Amino acid sequence: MATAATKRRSRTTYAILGFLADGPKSGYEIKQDIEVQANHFWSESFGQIYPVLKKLTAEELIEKVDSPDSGKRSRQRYAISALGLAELKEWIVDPAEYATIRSEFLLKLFFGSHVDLDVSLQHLEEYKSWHLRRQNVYTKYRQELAKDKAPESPESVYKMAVLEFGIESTKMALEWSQKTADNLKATAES
Amino acid sequence: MATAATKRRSRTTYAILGFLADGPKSGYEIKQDIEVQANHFWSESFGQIYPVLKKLTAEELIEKVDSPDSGKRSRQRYAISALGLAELKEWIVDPAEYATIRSEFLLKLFFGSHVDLDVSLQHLEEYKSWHLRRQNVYTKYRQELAKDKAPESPESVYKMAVLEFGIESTKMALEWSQKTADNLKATAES
DNA sequence: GCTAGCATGTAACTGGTTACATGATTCT
DNA sequence: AGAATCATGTAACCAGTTACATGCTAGC
Repeated sequence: MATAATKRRSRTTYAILGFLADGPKSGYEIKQDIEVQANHFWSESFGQIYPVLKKLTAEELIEKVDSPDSGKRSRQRYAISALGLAELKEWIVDPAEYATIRSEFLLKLFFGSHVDLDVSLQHLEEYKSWHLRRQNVYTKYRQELAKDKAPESPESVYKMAVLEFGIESTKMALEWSQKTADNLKATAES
Repeated sequence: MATAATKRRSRTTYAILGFLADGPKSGYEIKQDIEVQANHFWSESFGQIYPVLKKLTAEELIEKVDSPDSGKRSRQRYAISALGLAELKEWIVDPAEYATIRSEFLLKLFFGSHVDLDVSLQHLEEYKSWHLRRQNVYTKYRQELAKDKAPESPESVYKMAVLEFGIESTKMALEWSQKTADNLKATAES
């Protein structure tokens, strides 16, 4: 098993490999990292993480490390292997697939003519507060990225770029929500 | 079966009911409508549409209409029933669920430090052209919405609002892509 | 000693996609 | 006649979520 196998793996696999490339982690820590750093564009459930961790260990893309973590809770950390890193890189290079998003919120708004105006306005309000909450998370994480580590480290630059995407998204979403709510109200009055 | 049953149905169900609320359609036509009108926030596959259509007929939320469609290809149209409309409305009123998006593109960019700068620039290029293609679709559909029907009809207003979201999204995405590409290049040079 | 949270794991389910099979109709 | 595309349908598969089960550790 010298060269990296090229069969397609689940995206969970690559997400895990990617986060392990930052350093050894347990399944639990991977989940936390994803929630903090990647909340706006990725998610994983434990039911997915643990089995994949097991499988990747068997295939030697990652390996258990005995944490000199004396006294801590029982947890098992994994480190990415050279083979794993090679597969991760291969995957990153591959063109990304653009899965169509399914936004329940937009679907409901789309069908808004069948219900009272208030319903759609309410949906828009919830949507706005959802994005406002996210804005807070972003600003917090941005500060961390800016000072905690070397701000010009190669990883930080990429992570910052993706974070920037989240920030711009919320900004756009908030502006659009406001505009749309105003529009709907105006149309109803006439 | 007088009152609308309240058990949760798949989102495909409601998407179908919603599009049928615009008028009787076949499974094939529903798919087309979704692709034209809802491309940026929804999608359905035939493998999902036809079985649901069957199930909804059995439950009397929709009913077969014998199309006076003489000479046309063999196709079966369905119309939404009063019961179906009631369930649709119930669902629209319910708070929307915000499923976390999973963007393979953003994940790859996030891990960009592990590969050559060119790889990420290439991903950004593809991302840009993907959004440019969408922009064309949007402008076309916008014109249709504006002239084809009464532009101030209640449905058009909601559909326009959602389309506007798509337009703003692509705009934001294109600006961010450009900025990010420039940033990455600048950081690499220093 | 008890509770809350840390941590791992598995089994069952489900929503949805892909691939396949089939036939009708229209156009050339 | 043959190709393209319209149109419906099903079976197999799969990725991912939910719910459940378990046990450890830290703090009260």
